[in-house]
Amino acid sequence: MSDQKHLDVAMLVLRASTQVVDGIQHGLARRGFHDVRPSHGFVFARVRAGDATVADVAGHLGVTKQAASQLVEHLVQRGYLTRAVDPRDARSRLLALTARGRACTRAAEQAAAETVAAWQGQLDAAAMTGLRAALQAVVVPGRLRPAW
Amino acid sequence: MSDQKHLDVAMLVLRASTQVVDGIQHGLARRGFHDVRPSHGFVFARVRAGDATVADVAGHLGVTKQAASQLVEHLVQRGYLTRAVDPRDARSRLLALTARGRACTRAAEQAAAETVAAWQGQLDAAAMTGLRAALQAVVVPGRLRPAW
DNA sequence: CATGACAGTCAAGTTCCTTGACCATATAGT
DNA sequence: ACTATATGGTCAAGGAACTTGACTGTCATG
Repeated sequence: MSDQKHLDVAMLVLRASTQVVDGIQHGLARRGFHDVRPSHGFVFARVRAGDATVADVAGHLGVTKQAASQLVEHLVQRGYLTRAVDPRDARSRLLALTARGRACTRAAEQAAAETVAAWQGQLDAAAMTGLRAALQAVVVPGRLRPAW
Repeated sequence: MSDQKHLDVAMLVLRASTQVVDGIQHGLARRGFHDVRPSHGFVFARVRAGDATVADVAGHLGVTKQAASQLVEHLVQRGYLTRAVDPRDARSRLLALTARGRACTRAAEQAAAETVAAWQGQLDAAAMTGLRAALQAVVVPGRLRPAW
């Protein structure tokens, strides 16, 4: 395939991600969550996976642990997260979602799903399945948040 | 398709865009361009399209014209862009790429194409074509840069 | 039990973007 | 032609999010 077409794909991926991010933010705002940013969503994603610490979150987002600590503090203060002592390590604090945190996570997931569901109008079922499979094949595990 | 699969697609798009952005940044650095950020790339994209002003750039990026002005100033000072008088409007300044600006644009495009080209190892030609077609179908014109 | 590694926080500084004010020029209304 | 309003751009100040550096407390290794 030509460089030009590869470049097209790159730009399309960027535009698509803009739509996803904006769709999530708009959906969250519509559901009453006005005090969370996309970075916080990535914190939620890690915390929901279980056994999360500030250092885990930092690695997951690709930021310093100080920055991660600030994001967590923001979410704790607003009632989305709790910090509990780690029975196995007194230095560490285990992060967990509160009821509100779970509600926000669900809302973000619904908003994300809605955004993609809207694409079904332009895409038949086979194409949507193909899109998912293609992305799954090329995406590698790693930092979730780009450095821009 | 289920909400879960839609959510998968949303997250995959985000991860793919991270790979694209990181790939471009890394490719630019490898080619000796250390003083441009992704936002500047979006400025280049608008300027290359022709007849660009600071206000155009601001609309294109979804930021204030003050922020756009600062990005442009950054690129002018480093020799990537020139500001010329607009023969049709004395208030306005027309932005244009210098030779270095064109070189940087080409480098960014090559880096983006390379990143996507690497995906060919995990994707056959039909799947790559399908990916491009699917993205093209769902992407709508609009702001290029997400608000995160 | 001493030394080094690690979890987390505090403090200060930087960067990027915002709001608000302003000037110069263009456009529309009368 | 003259005033009013809108627009292009910049300057200045403030804020939000991140960084680096220093520090405390705890774990792990010899």
